[in-house]
Amino acid sequence: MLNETKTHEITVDVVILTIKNNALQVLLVKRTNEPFKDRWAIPGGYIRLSENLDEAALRILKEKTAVDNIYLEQLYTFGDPLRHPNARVITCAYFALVRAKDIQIVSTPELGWHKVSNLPPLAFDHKEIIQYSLKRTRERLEICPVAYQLLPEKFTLTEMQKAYELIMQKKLDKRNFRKKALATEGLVELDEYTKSSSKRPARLYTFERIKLDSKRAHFIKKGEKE
Amino acid sequence: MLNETKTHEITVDVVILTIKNNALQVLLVKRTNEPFKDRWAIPGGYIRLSENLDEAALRILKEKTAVDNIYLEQLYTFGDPLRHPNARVITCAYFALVRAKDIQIVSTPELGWHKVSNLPPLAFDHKEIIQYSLKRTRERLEICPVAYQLLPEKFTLTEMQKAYELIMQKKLDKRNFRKKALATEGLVELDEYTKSSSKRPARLYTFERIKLDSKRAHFIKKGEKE
DNA sequence: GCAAAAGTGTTCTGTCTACACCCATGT
DNA sequence: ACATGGGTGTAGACAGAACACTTTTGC
Repeated sequence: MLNETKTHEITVDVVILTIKNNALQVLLVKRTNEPFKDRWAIPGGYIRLSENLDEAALRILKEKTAVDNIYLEQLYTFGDPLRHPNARVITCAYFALVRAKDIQIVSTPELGWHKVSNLPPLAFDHKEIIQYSLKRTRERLEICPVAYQLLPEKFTLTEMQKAYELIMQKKLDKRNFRKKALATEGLVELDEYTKSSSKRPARLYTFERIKLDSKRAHFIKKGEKE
Repeated sequence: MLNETKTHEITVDVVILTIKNNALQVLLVKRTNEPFKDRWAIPGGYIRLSENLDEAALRILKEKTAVDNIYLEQLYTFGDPLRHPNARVITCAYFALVRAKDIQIVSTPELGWHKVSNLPPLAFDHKEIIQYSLKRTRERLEICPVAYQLLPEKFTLTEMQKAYELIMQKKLDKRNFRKKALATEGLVELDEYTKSSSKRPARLYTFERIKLDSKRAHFIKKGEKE
């Protein structure tokens, strides 16, 4: 039985989500090796001996995006024996919410954003992993305003509502949304307005950086102390 | 860097919870080997090449309890480099809710139930894992009636309320609880009553076996279709 | 008849939903 | 002056919280 375990490998994969061009998008790399050579995949890598899993995920994220101050949460560990065609690789999947603007895509040739609503064929079980990250993001959004992680530093309520609608995959009522948004702890009304737009200026808001349970990247529900 | 990954090992550990003697209890094994020889630990083991993670968890559960038809859910993957003192072992933790009555404890010498409110010193990071499993169980209970997994086939509402109170760690209002319980989908009122008790007989209820998302052991919220 | 657990409704409060019009600006 | 997105409030439905007394049985 010990023998049986000898060939297990474990990796960390990171689903990196952003909002860009009015769509929810995920960062994919094109594989350069077999298996699934030339297919798109979510970024991943091995875990260094000195790292815990969060640190490995963060390193992988930074290798691709040079981004800082992001929402990163362990998603699920996928270990189907057949998920990798010719090895036994178990992957601990994470997901990250990043601001498109903050990002300079670091890496090189075959790295790009893809709309989650129109994914190319993916390597391994990466489609399933992405689908699950979307589900989890929706669950989080019902509890706490993670979406601010996808928005620029200063944003209008309409932009915030758009982000919610993209994630929740449904239209929201403007008045109800604004009422709830304004009641959100951490949302700060600024004395600034958009100008560039060619219509009535919109008030800008920002978010106080919210504390989150560093170990589990688990947001504190409104009113909860923990 | 490949070298760095050579010594990673991955295990599956299972937090097995039950209600017994009016307390929430967890099944622990006494370790027979170093490190942490003679300390209590949650049951765990390696993953066989033919198994996915759920199957490995189920096998470990059955090795200890010969139990069937349980609630089993992946909890979190713990991978701190220092969690194992002299190796790099990453563990994918599961938790299970079982009926104390259904269980014949299979294994042998050093295996036993321990109240979660009064745990002995534990090996590795197993205390943290148990704490997190309790938190997750509470979160689940807020969404769906997982507690029936801890109750006997037929139970009174008072027994059900006791189970909730043990998990949620707080007193609940009897009338509010019963109102909500009776509205729970899947709860079936029987035409049977307790007799043994030396007081007024209580009506018995049972639960239709609820469908659950087999892949993620994620309960369907009331009203949700999925 | 009394001790002990079973059983039962109403009021209040806060939250979610549905819904339509005026406002400020650029052109 | 008009087109465009920004901004605003109210009424009804529903869910959760607080709260106390009557009923049925064994002894």
